[in-house]
Amino acid sequence: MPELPEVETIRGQLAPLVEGRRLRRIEILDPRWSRPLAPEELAAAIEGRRIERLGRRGKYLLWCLEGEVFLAQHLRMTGAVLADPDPEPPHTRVRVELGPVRGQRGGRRLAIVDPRRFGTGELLLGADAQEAFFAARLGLEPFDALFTAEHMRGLAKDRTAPIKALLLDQRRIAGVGNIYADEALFRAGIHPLRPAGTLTAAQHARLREGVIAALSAGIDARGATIDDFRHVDGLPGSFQNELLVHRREGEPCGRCGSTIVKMVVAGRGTYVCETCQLRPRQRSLRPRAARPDGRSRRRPGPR
DNA sequence: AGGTCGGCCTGGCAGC
DNA sequence: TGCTGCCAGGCCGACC
Repeated sequence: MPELPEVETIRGQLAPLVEGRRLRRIEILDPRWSRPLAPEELAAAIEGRRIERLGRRGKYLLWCLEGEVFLAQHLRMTGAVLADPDPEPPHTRVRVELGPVRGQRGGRRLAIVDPRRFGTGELLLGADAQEAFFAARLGLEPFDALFTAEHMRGLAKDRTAPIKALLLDQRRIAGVGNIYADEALFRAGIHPLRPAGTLTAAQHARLREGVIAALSAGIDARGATIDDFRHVDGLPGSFQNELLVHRREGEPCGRCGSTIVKMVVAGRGTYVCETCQLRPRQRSLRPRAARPDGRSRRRPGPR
């Protein structure tokens, strides 16, 4: 399922293939994709425009067209963009024809494929509309310089929901999905059920580093192909081979050897090493009384 | 207002 | 073997 590293991989591969070309024709075969606009309405608004830049915001692929017209594409669970596919792949929802690069010959075709049909393309007219669209939906990118441990602490303050729910909330942190949330929490040694508001400053710092490390590793491996994610040329990513806990139920933890368990957190399948990521104690929101001897109560464990 | 849950959707697979 | 039914989950809207 495309998360930040997968979308960034697609963007990086697709940008040199499409930037500078004219969007000659777009054929939306599944009207759900362009909703609430009818396929013809969306096509009429973007056909004929030059693609100035292909960007990314969180898990959105952002097509920046001439005249300040934007298409915010979301791949959701099973979407992919394939360049010059032959033959046309199954589950093709949108066909795109691109014109030649200036001064050269030869167009290009794209196919947006999406077995589960959750993917969408939204038309945004003008830079203001584009900014408002993302401001309403996305928090800071983890690679943003402003995304500090202190910033995370502010997001988590007084919140009782599990820390994993916070990582998955795109309005607070943009781009982290189920895979990378599990990987980041494992790297930080924090249990996904831990109420977000109870993390210490040091744990926020570790979690920030864990998020960035997991996403960076994902980008370096050109994404994780678990079900349907494909590169622009149809090949899979390799990050699925480097996962430390996600989808590794029953396997030994690479750090301590304990068996990785699966549970449901925030409605998502969640993988945890409960030795490296200690389960939170009940009522941990309440500050604990100091022990008479003044010593820490922290149990010995990893890190 | 924060938190949780169901609906959207379909391929794949467990279980009978 | 073939059928049924459940599971996966990003996001949104409904509800408590």
